[in-house]
Amino acid sequence: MQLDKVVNYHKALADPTRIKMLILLADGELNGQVLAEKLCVTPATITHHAAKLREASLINERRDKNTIYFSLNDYFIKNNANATQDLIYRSVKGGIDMPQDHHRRMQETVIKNFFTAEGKLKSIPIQLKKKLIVLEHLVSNLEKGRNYSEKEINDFIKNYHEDFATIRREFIMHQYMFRENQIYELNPPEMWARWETLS
Amino acid sequence: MQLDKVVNYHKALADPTRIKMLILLADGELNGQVLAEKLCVTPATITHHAAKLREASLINERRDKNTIYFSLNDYFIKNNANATQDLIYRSVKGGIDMPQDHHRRMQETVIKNFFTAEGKLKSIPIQLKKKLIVLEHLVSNLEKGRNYSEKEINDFIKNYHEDFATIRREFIMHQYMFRENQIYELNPPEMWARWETLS
DNA sequence: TATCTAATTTAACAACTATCTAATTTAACA
DNA sequence: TGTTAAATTAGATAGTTGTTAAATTAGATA
Repeated sequence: MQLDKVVNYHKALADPTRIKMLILLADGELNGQVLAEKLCVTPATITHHAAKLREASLINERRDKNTIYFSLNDYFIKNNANATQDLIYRSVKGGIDMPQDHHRRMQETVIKNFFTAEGKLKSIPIQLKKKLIVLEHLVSNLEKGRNYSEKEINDFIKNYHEDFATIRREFIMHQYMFRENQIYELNPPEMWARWETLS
Repeated sequence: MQLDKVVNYHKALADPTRIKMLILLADGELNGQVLAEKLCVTPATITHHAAKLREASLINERRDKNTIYFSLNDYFIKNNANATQDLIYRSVKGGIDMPQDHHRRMQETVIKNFFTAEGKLKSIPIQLKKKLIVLEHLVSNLEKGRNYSEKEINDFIKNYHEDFATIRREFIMHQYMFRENQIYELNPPEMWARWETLS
């Protein structure tokens, strides 16, 4: 049932501390201690809230040494808001199928099929449409405006799939990122390849 | 602080029973008893949840004889979702002012200034832009596709302002509604007058 | 390998929430 | 006025949530 997902999304956002965490993370990744200090709570509280945000897929975590860095999962934050509207108004629209809705449903299906419950990428889709959805899903977890070294990009991709070389190449090929003397950076979404504009 | 408003909005939606209430209400207004039966809870529970939804401005209530009919407040359901995104990403956007954002902020200001905390309309704006925002805010609480008698329209408007005759005329004049032998009905939003398209 | 230190996680608890039953209120109508 | 049909309130309980103090983990260092 889709209802639980929507409820969990709202539960995750139904607390001022968690909203503040997201606001802070919108500026870039931060670890637990820093978050705790900025929000005037103990690190334990951050752990607690981070767990809730992670359950709702609103943040990602990256481990470096024994520090865990949190960052926003833009994709889910944006899409769950729409999911709420869809859920409430679905019956009213009476089966009329907006193009965006269709695309969103397609995205959901592809992501559900190609990612494990833990968020790992099972395999790289062959079909272009599906591949683009997967790639967009991945880059949505990168920060815009930030510079990444090649190693950082590889490590990031390895969180999802072992074949980082192929995926990194796809990032560039489909204009999700650009590379300038060893430094990688996200392109603005207008430049991304999207299947809507392809067919 | 805007934060509390956003948190309350999400608290209101962070419960399965309340979401189900909204889904049912999206099909049209219902009274407490009917909601209780459809959701397999007692009327007391409905009262409890209705209070939370009302506090978050997600539903409206209309009294007829001694039964109270609940209906969706489309306007707030849609706008609060956007408010969440704005709140989280505001700092990242770094002051860049999308046209939609500007309009949304304008709407917020006008509604805050012209409506009381209880949702009553203090006065009808003279300036066209503001008047249209107020009118749109009002009709957003009418159901699309439903036929209203003149008395129903008057009663509806009287919930907000005593001068129902003027406001009813404005509804027609600016194409929010149309009238056909005594029956009023909402026009599709594409037909509504909007200040963006006016200047 | 043993120890120190800086990070996260666990466990406990107080505060809050959803739901029910039972009692009360409100408003229409006979 | 008394009856009825709706909503609300009050009180109780089981379950959930936000916070912290204490415990635990995992690098770093000697």
